[in-house]
Amino acid sequence: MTEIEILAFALNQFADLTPEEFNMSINFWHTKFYKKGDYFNQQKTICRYLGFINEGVFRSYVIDKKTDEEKNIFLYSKNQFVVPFKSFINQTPCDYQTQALTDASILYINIDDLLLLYKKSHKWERFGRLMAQEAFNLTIERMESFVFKTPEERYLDLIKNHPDIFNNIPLYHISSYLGIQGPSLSRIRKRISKL
Amino acid sequence: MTEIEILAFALNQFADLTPEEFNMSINFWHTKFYKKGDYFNQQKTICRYLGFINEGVFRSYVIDKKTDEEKNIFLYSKNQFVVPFKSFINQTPCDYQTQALTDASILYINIDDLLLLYKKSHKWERFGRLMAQEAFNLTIERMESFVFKTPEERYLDLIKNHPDIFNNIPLYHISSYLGIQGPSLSRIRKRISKL
DNA sequence: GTTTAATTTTAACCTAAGTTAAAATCGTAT
DNA sequence: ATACGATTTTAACTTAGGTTAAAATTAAAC
Repeated sequence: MTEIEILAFALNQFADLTPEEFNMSINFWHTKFYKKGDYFNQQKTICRYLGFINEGVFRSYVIDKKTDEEKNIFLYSKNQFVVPFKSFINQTPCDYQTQALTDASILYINIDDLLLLYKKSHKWERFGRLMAQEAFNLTIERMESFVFKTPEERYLDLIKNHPDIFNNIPLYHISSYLGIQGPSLSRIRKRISKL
Repeated sequence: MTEIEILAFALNQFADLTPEEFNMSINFWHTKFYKKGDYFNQQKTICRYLGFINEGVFRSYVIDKKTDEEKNIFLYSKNQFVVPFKSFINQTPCDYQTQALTDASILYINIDDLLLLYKKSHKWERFGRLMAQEAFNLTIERMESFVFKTPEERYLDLIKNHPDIFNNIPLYHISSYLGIQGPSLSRIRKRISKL
């Protein structure tokens, strides 16, 4: 399958968009390549693009003023949207920076074109609602993982559910995403290896 | 102001609903009274009601299978919506139980009536989108509080931002909401009192 | 007002993460 | 192959929350 076919397939799964409905959008999608370290969006700007990852891993992070540490809020990988949801959905200035952690390629659509699709088609409007719901669901799942799970469990979940992420970025990005320090992750890994 | 006037005012603020637009909904809102301990929704059912709190405090909680402990996920108070957002927005069976922690009174609307309003009026459809965004914003704020803040900071934030909640429910519900055990909250309170 | 139940604090001990710096390992470029 | 930089682990010590049970306090019921 070509990249655009993969996207069409994914959107069909996600929002019940048929090939015809998807075709309405086909000229709006653009390809973009990222080198490791490149930015998808910068802090304090309003994010105007919705990305869909063909290949690679991205992170959204914030620099914690208290400690000067970078903290990873979300990780995104292949066949998923990449977008700082809060900024994109509310069209407010972004708290996060979103950066490629590997070389990457995405398809992206401009919010103006997306809004045009919402107007033209009921199914695309539905897509918009489902995307907001998806953002909500990802966020509440992550929130609940902090309430119910230990760092060790979050670590094991990540390996099980997102091997593509786990296998392609350094462990210090993982520990940040799990909400712990590097040495703590090392201890967890040691603990687990003894079982 | 009467309760319905307060609601009208709040919805005007929230979604730019004028009195005329609000009036479309006026026959759909019902009053309900809760005694402390009564349930707004039960687990495993799909939540079909959106509540707006006139008076009182509610919590959504889950029983953690690992420890048999109740864990509070969300707290809701006066002049806010009360609803297990995930279930209501996605119309999926609810993971949470939502319970009045004090005697309470709410106005509520049925989802069928709400969907009718969405169909009839663009502004009400906007209301629906904004409500989903509000759910998202509340959730991401809570998620970020776990990433960036210590339990002590979360405690101080709650006192500052939600005194109506803090002053009306027992501390063991607060500690659960903060993600810590009762004795830990006591230690935090002692630490703070010495400053 | 006294008793009872509910709530909060304390104590003692345990566990795991934070912190800092150094050592070990791994990758990559030359 | 070697040397450099990046990444991961280890060590030693500190801090703070978890756990359990008991004591103290507060609120409610009779």
